[in-house]
Amino acid sequence: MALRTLPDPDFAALAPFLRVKQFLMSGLEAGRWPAGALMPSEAELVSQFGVSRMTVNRALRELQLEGLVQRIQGVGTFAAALHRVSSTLTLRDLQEEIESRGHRHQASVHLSRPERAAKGLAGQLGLAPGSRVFHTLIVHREDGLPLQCEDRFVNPACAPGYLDADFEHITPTRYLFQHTALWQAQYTIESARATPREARLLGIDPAEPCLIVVRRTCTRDAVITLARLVHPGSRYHLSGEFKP
Amino acid sequence: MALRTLPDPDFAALAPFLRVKQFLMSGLEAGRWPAGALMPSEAELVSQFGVSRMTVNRALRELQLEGLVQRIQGVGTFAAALHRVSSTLTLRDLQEEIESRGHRHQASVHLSRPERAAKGLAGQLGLAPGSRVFHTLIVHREDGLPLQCEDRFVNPACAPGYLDADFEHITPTRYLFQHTALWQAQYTIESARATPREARLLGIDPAEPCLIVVRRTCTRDAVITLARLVHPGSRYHLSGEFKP
DNA sequence: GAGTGGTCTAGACCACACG
DNA sequence: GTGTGGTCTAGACCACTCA
Repeated sequence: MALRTLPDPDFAALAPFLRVKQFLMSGLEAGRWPAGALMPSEAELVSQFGVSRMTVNRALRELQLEGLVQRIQGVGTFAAALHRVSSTLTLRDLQEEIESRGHRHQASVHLSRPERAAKGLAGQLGLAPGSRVFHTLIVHREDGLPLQCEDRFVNPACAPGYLDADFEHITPTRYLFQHTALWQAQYTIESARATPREARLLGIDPAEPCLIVVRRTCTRDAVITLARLVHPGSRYHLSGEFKP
Repeated sequence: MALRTLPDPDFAALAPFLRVKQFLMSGLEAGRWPAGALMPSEAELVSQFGVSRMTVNRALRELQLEGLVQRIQGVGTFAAALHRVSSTLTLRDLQEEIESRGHRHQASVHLSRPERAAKGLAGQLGLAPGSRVFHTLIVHREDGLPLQCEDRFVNPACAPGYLDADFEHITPTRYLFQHTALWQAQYTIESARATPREARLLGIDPAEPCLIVVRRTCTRDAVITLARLVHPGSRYHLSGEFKP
């Protein structure tokens, strides 16, 4: 039987699986089960809360999916050893981000044409050297201040109409989301200098540190696009948060 | 009705909820349900797969948690509109990361002492100005090459024994994971120059672009620690991937 | 009222780990 | 063998939305 000394305002109103889940979460938060400690079994929680096993199972399964506990069949449930921390980093569409701040987004298109892919680029796009690719170079501004230089190659097979889009009013990111079946992407984030041309387009000193995101976006079978996004370090940073 | 209990490890003896889930995932991947489209109801899936409603419910609920579908009570289940893309960025413990590459991790402690917090720092830690805080400055090396300069302040109330740890053999990150009840954290990632002192400790040109992560880690009620992690841009980058 | 998802139950069979 | 988690069932009641 549970002690009644713990204050919990609308405890009774919550769904049973949520009551179990929150009981466990507060225990974890309070350090009642340090990392690696054995937590109550399903059977114990069943009798403690007077609910069915499916219900406590759901609570525990969700905690497991959220990374808060580790479950081992035949052994038990353990408080998660938070050795790796993963977080949700939002890489939003820049136009959306700027407009959500109530500022004005502008884009100037410095290049938009088909090209022949050199060997290295073709390899990264999964195409034969010399294949036709679409190339755009766009500078995005927030209230007039250059914020991102976007150098992008697109696989024509995935977005045949890409070059016809009006990139002063729709970002390539948004266009590709709407016209392709995005499946997954990889990216790297690094700090380096811009190329001289990028520095000129961004209006910065070539020595200024820049935050550079390189992103490769794929369908299940093919590479859609390869983008290099250069941001002046003094004007842009990424942020995020996580809960374990 | 087969009552045989012989396990057949090879074949499509997949759990029913996984069969339903994978059916839906491949349909989404193939574009069978474009973003926003109405997907089969639970009842339809029940009769189609010959499983109980709880089973298809679990499949759908997991897809919802993974952000692949949107469910509205009384209306139906819809293919998710992938408007914002969020990704899992792993910020691993540096020692673990280095060792997983098969390299040697070394740490040199350049500072480890209690201090009085100035006003700004105290504010960020949620303490009164002049409060005692722990301060460490540690350089981490991979096979001898400086990779990170870690400047960290710790709230003594959360980790009283912090300064007694041997930071040449356990990273502050790992120590704090083991000794505190981490609840959440915020971070920013930016590109900038190191301070002259950091540049000297890292053995780099002060003009070199650096990837700088500032992380604030909290329990539910208090700030545990504030860390500034400076990485030479030429030696370190972050990477990750996401699936929608 | 009909259809949808949200949730719970009481029991069941299984695979697994450990003593 | 005992205890653990992993999963499934067949039904049930509810809240919600929409016609």
